Amino acid sequence: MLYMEHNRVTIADVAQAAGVSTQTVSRVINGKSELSPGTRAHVLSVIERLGYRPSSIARGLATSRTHTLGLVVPDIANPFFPELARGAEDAAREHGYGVFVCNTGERPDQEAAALDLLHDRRVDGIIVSSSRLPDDRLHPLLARGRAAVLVNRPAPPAIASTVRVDDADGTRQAVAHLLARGRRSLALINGPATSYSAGERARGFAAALETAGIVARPELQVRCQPDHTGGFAAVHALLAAQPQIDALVCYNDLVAVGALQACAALERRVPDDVAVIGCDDILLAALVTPALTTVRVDKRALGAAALDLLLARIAGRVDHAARVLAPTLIVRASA
Amino acid sequence: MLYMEHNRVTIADVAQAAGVSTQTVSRVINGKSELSPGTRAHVLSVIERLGYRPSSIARGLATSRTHTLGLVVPDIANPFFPELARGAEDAAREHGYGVFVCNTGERPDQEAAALDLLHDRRVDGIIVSSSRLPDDRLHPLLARGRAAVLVNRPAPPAIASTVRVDDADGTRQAVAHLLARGRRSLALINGPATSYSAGERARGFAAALETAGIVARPELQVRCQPDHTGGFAAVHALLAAQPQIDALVCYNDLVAVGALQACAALERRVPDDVAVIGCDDILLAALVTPALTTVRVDKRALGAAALDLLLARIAGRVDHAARVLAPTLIVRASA
DNA sequence: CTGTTAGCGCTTTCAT
DNA sequence: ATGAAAGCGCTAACAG
Repeated sequence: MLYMEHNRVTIADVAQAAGVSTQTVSRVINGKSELSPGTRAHVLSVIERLGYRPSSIARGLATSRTHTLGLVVPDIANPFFPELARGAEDAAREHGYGVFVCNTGERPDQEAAALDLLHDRRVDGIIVSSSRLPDDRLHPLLARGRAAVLVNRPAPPAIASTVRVDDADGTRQAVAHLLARGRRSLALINGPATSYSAGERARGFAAALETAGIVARPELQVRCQPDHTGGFAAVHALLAAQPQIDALVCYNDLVAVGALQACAALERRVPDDVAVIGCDDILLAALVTPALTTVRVDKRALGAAALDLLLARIAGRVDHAARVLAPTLIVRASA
Repeated sequence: MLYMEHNRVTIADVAQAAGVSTQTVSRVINGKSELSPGTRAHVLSVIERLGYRPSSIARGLATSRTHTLGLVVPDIANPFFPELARGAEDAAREHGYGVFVCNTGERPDQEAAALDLLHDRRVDGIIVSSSRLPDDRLHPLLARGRAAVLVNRPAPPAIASTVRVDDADGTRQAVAHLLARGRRSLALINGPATSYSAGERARGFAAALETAGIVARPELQVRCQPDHTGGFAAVHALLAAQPQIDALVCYNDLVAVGALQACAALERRVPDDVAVIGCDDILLAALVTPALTTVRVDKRALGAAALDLLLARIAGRVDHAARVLAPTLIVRASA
């Protein structure tokens, strides 16, 4: 029969067919050295012939290592995260790891549920990006597991390693660029209050203004959902209330696109009347009109770095527990 | 101690602490009915107190059900797939399933490797979207597992259920729209030859032209990588060779964006000189300039439908083995 | 170099 | 309504 119902070939079947013990089979599939080349070759041929594939489940039970990781993101449909995921997944696969991807929909309870799901499956490690959970809920959930890495969020080394983009500096670069072009009434269209990055942006924004001797007015800082509808709504309302604004620094590129749409709706020209700067440099940023000036973040590198640190942690090395990637301002048409 | 090193609480610990057998504990976590309300409540309280969480790994070994699924996609960073993934993952989580996401990078060997990885982890079912593997390699790999669903690719019901978009019809709608607007020299910028959807597009394209009494010229059909760089290269070359072309039907929206860029580079105005139609209606489509006319596909619904069929298959129901979603032409500025 | 004996943490009979 | 024994497929720790 060409296709078998289920692959029920076990290590015992292989052992029997090869006339050796299960132990010997175990040794060849694990590449142990203490083996005669002859038996190794023979067992290998039997494995091949039977189409035997070791069960990770059984191995996991025996070794308490599942070679499986978890990646928790707010929304894989948000263009920032697929790149992150790709960077992490590619690196994971190179090392023989599979990765569970969980979406939280920006909801703290879903995030906790995702961490439970991953813990139940005994993943070897977890990457949590852009967590929306407060530390006192997040940390205990992570401490149950073997290893964790946080993306864009700090944590004590005992809990997790961290990878992040220097968002405060990115925002500083954006503000500096706008001020250099003569803009004077800058607004910050920021993300969720539960986002650490949002806090960093606010910090960098205030600091950059202060350096220039400008007082940051609180009414020029608003928060919104981190997508283009959120950006549209926030900017539409803000520009109506504060018509003097001549520049918008946005939480991410999607928000910036929403800002572009709001400007169009209000018949404000970009960049002549108001300049717009995004963040992340997703594909979209270069393709909208006007093309977005934005703070570029290497998302794949971020994912790969997270995976690096995670594997190091799993291996017991917690030395370089934090990594910070520098963002770069990409000047295009919108500012 | 607030944070334990590892959660090593087992069913035996709970049983001992509660003064019952592991069996009884097993019964309460599985919601079996043959239990006195008293012991159930008591065991539950002990579980709570100890922070016990059953190991899916151990359960998987015992039951050969892992409550885990696999999703194989060409590239999660391609905007079509995150939406699909979200649709599938949301539905999976509602049913208590976790999902492994694997990228193949459009490479057949990576796809096979992904299927191996999933099989090794004994997933209960697999969704493969846009497979690049020939049937004679794909089918045996799927037949090893308990259940499979293919997205945008047919399969015999014995191998997998299928969910797809009617791509031939989508292309037909696009062509009809262009012909109605007086376009006469239509080119098809198609995707990889290994893509089933690409075959359907070619079929729909030829059929629609034939219906209109136009002979399809083979030199007006080219293939490219399914992203904007592929679209740019293909269209740039094609328009140079065949300057009479007045309309481009593209494999997907990314290719269409590449086409837009190629037109700009060659100083051909869109839609005046050449009309461009995309496919999928990703976020980007509405936001580029000119906004893309495109064939909309409900990607989340596709993912959710795939998950539906997969769960049905896992449960042994193979009745409605195929589902076809109808695409809709969205007319915007580019055509 | 190779085989034997015990589990890993759960569920599944079968008893009681 | 509850417990005891056996086993899921594999590896670890010893033997030899």
